[in-house]
Amino acid sequence: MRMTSAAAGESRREPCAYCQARPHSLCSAVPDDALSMLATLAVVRDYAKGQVFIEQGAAAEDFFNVTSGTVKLYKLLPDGRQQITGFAGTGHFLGLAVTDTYTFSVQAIEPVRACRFSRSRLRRLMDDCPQVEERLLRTACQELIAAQEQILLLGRKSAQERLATFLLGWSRQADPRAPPAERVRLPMTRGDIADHLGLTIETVSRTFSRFRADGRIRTPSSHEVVITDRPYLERLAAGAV
Amino acid sequence: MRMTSAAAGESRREPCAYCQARPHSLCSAVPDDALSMLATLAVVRDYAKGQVFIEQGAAAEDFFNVTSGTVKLYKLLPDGRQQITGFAGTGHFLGLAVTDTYTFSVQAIEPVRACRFSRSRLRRLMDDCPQVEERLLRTACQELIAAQEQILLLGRKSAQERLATFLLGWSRQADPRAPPAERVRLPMTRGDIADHLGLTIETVSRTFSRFRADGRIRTPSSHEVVITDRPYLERLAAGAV
DNA sequence: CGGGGGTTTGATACTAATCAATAGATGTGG
DNA sequence: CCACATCTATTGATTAGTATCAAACCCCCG
Repeated sequence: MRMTSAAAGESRREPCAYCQARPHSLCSAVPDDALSMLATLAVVRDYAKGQVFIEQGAAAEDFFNVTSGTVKLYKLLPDGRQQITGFAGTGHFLGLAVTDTYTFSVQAIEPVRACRFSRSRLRRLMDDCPQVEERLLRTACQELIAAQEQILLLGRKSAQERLATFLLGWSRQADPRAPPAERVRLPMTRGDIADHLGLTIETVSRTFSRFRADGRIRTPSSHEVVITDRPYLERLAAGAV
Repeated sequence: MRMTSAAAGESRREPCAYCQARPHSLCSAVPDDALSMLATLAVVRDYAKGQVFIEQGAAAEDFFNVTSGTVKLYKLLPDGRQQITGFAGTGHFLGLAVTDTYTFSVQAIEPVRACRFSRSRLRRLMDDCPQVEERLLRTACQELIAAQEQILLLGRKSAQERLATFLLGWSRQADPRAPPAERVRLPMTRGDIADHLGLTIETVSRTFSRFRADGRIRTPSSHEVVITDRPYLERLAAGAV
């Protein structure tokens, strides 16, 4: 109890210094001696599961940095078809692909905490810390690489190859440098996976069942997957014959 | 005759000042008084139709700026499946989505001229002209938006919607600010279009024929399209019911 | 003028979508 | 804490859209 309130007290004074998301985020480009400034630029906000906090077409006033939880980024067609362009977790910056209006929507798929910056404040941060601009450029290039990988997946891979690629990617998600985890937590629904992989719920579900029956994975619960035949999934994901 | 050789002479001394691609390219971020430096950083090179000058997986030593002609950017799967992530014409910068190796290949689909920069020289240019870095960031964000649009297309649009989107996009290609052209030149083959839209040659060809039969387009030659029912194609491309 | 890549069209096959029903998980209020 | 309502997931039967296989045609280039 005392610890908790003490930590909360600390975090009110120097929240960014203790932020567990900082090492993974844009904010790591801000030098320690500028951290107090960083804290004054951002507003911490919580979003409930299901809440939409960026809406495609709205004026792009704010940028966000996810500090905990997971969101989905998606685009909609007028008749309701949805395409999820990606999921974003701790440390992920939201607002690169932005003109004067947002070109995508963002919804929390589990409880989310995020730091909100106004456009002008981010500009100020970039002016004061050139490292931030450089970091943003590197981030944008990485996202571009990921987007092109997704384009390959959607354009040329089969349903099985798509799901294998997705599961392996998610098993590296936690820490790209660490050895990939065999136990993967999937915070999203089958429907979200389908809308990410350009498939339907039924096809995703059937492909899970197929992998399970063939001994490639186990599914202790519908949101947990254990990879039991990684080499096979790797071959599938790579598109090897 | 005299004009031509005079221009060629000029361009040897101050090539960048007279480059017709500069207004559309990264190089417009370089101030006039630094242009002579720019010219010493770049090497102009010509590539024949069909020539591959960036190969996926190779060490990323160089960046390019296309000054004339058209290239395709693509990724390959081991069994030969190809996905074209985009086409690039005059003014387009190649090398954003790059780690230490190229993550895609680039092939000239018609005769191409391009300026080649080494990685270290681009770094020097960025250090000397902060505007260049800013410009690169904006370019990267634009490409990211385009990539996400392509993800939506591949994940959720029908063959007809894909081709309509492609034709309309290409009709705005020449000059995004000008009124879109009704007559569109397509330098790529049906196979290239198929590999860009996640379809087969046959489906692309059939969809062209369908549009033609329905009076949406005319095709004076297989590489020229005249849009005769833009509103219909707009509705299709937007995914309207 | 001949050859070969590129394009079109037709017949058939197959993957994934759609329609439908049941079962399981999650969350809420009594 | 349990019962119910709702959302999510699975499985089956059928269909639709696009891929594949095949053949003819066109046109561009040498």
